[in-house]
Formats: sequence, C-alpha cells, structure tokens
Amino acid sequence: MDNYLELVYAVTRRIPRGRVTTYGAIADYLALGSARMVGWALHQSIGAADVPAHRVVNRKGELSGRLHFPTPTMMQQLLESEGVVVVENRVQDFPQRFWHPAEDEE
DNA sequence: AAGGTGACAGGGT
DNA sequence: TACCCTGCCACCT
Repeated sequence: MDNYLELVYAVTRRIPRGRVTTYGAIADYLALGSARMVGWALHQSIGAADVPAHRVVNRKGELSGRLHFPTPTMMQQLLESEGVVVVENRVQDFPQRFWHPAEDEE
C-alpha cells in the first residue's frame, strides 16, 4: 500500500458533498506527481467504498472515469443524488461546483 | 530493457 | 467551444 494512495484518498474524502474537484487540483494540492498520477491512484480506489471518487472529474467537468465504475451510469447517478446536475457526461455549472482542497470549506 | 498506455492538463490554433 | 500537440510519470506488456 503506497502512502501516495492514502494521500490521494484523504483529499478525495474531504470533497464536500455536492461539490466536485479535478485530478489536477489534487495533484497541485499534494504537490506530488502529476494529474496522471491522481488518475492512476483513483483507478486503484476501486474496491475502497469509503472513497467518493465520483466527485473527481477532469478539467472540463467531464465524468472521464465513469467507465471504471461497476456500471457506466453509477458515477452520474451518485453525483445527481447529491444534487449535482450532469448532462452528456458533463457537470453543469462546473466553475460553481468546483472545489479546491486548499479551500477546505468544511 | 524499451516502448506503449492512461479516470490528465495547459497552451496554441 | 473544440481539436491537436506536448509534458507528465508509474504501470504493463
């Protein structure tokens, strides 16, 4: 178990309900690796039910990771259950929904 | 050992 | 807004 994975999971778990963030924002906050590393880390999160990976999208607000969930629609389903509107695999009002780890609003 | 791949991002056109 | 190219870095052939 790489410590890097735990770091990414820890940040992901702090994403407020109903908000989303990006791979790049997490990489930027950790100041480790790159956005690709975060994508890789979340890929490993499959099976870790306590990690809300559905709240992490790419810079355009697209649900680029939906195909890695148990079902292709689960990611969108989870987001909508939190009040996040998703259309054509894209988060609506993305700039407003965006949350950066450094904000730490909770 | 070397090259390809990927849940990405930023800048140019 | 969209498409293309380049940088990124660990993992998997």
